[in-house]
This record gives sequence, structure tokens and C-alpha cells, in this order.
Amino acid sequence: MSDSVVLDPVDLHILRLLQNDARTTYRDLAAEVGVAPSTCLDRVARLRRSGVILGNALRLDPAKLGRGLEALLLVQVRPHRRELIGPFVERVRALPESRALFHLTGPDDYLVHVAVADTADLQRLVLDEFTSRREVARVETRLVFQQWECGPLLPPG
Amino acid sequence: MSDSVVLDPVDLHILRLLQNDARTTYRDLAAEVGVAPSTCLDRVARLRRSGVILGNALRLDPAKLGRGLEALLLVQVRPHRRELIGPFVERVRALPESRALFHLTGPDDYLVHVAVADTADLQRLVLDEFTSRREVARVETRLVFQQWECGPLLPPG
DNA sequence: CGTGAAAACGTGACGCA
DNA sequence: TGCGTCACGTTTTCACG
Repeated sequence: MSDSVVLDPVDLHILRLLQNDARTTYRDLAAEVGVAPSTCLDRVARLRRSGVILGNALRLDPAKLGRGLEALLLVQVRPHRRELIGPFVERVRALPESRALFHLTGPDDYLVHVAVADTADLQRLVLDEFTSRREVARVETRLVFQQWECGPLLPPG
Repeated sequence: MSDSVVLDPVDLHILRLLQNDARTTYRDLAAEVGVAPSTCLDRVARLRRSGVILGNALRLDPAKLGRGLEALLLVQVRPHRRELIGPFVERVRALPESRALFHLTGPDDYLVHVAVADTADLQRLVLDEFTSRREVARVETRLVFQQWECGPLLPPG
């Protein structure tokens, strides 16, 4: 289920195009790739079924939504046991400010990517939702100056 | 241009639905939200023009693409001057292993989210693309045990 | 994997509040 | 000004070769 999937050049070409615009029509896709539209449909359906394509997400601009400040929070959860970290993860995921959450190796157990309105909002978030929790031993806040998305994620070699 | 945009409940409802599936048809959208399809079309076009919607991205499963191991690299670039960090950012963005790149406050200048095949691949990446560079003073590698996406990014209030 | 036809959809013009 | 109705051209989608 989590194993790698064989992708031929047509699949890769389709994936590359859809990463630029996930709403490209199968007709345009077909013209670009050099196969029939129905073939594109089949390919995409197969990629979807095999789990390579997880979905189509909208890319939004946080600043336009009144969340012009982003930060990464490095969080230590102590003691780091299942009965504590389960609820912790769920609470963080439910915060409207959370964008992504990572469970990591290293001195910090979690990294939380948040988007807030301003520094006052960030302070409130850190104090009320993190440091006030008993299981949160430490929070380190790093502001995001700038961020970049990187090239399409494609198989090695 | 980068100012917040006023969004009424219809806009918010549309955005929430499109975040789950950016390929939802305007008809389905309209039925769900309770307006006419053409209105949905107008709303989405406006959201696109105003920059709230940046695009439609495909969500892919890195593991299925032969990149089952993810890591965050905390990188210090010294000296931290424009003529060095510009090329650094561009090189990192061009790496096929890179997923995202952040310029941060704090002791580490950059955080790089990478997806690789295995630990050997990660070692190669760190040694050949980061620590071997003169401007890279230090790299701290943190493996990703697990990650979560969080609820749809929506305006406060 | 391509063809072709039927159904569904996107999109603009127009009229109404 | 913004929304709904309608209609046309396009796209999706499916059965079949």
C-alpha cells in the first residue's frame, strides 16, 4: 500500500503538468502529452486509485486572508508518551492558525507551521494554546521572513 | 496588493469546499452553497483575480514516488549576505528533493523540507548539496516521523 | 490505447431585484 | 451592483473496437 509505484514517461508528464495547474482539462493534457483524452483520464484515475495523487488542493494566500504573519513553532512535549501526544496533535490540528504539523527526531518533538494576523496574535496563540498546556515543556518561536515552494515532486532518476 | 480582502460567507463556503477538492464543479459548488452556478463562477474568478486563490496544486504522496523518507534541514548560511543567500535559495529550490524552503528568524537561517529515498540518499544530499558549500556554516538534520496537514486556512473571526 | 457519442459542464448574454 | 435563468460550445466520460 505504501510501496513505490511504477510510472512511465506519460504518467510523469501528466503529473508535471497537473502540478502547475491541477485543473488542466484532459483535452489539453492529451494534446500536450500526445495521447488521447480518454487515455489521460484513465491515467489520472489510475494514479488516483494507486494513491500517488492524494487530491487537489487550493493554494491560498494567507496574507489575503488576514494572516500576514507566519511562524514555525518548535515544541517539546514532556513526557513524550502516547496518551499525551495524541491529544496534543489533535488540538494543534484543530487550531485555525495551524497550517502543518510535523513529529520530528531531535531535541524538539514537534514543529508547527502557523499563520497569524500579527505578533500580538502570535503571542496569544503561543501563550494560550501552547505554553499554558502542562504537557508542553518548551516552545521556540521562529518567524518566517519568506518562503518558497519547490519544483514538482517527482521520482528520482 | 497584499492587503486583506473582504470575504462574505459565500466566499468562505466556496473556499472551504474547494480546499477539499479543487476540482469540484461550479454546479456542485452552487448546489452546496445555495447560489447559482454562474455566481460561483464569478466568485471564484474574483477570488482568483484578487490573489486569494493562487492556484490549484496536486497533492502527491512522496512515498509512492520513491521518496519515503522526509526530513527538515536547519541551515546556517554565513556570512548571511544577499550575494550569498540569493544563489543558495535558488540552488536549494532547484533540488528535486526539496519540497519547501523557509527563511527564518533565529539561530538557523533556513529550514529546508526535503523528501528522499532513504537515509543513504539523505546523507548524500546533506553532504553534497549543503555541507560541501562554503556559505553553509552548519546543517542540522531532523527526520520526520509523521506529518499532518491542518484544517483549511480561513480568516480569523 | 483510440474512437465516437451522450451526458455533464463551463461560460457568457440577458433580464430582474 | 450582484444574482439567477437560459443556451451554446466545450469537456468529460463511457462502451466498444
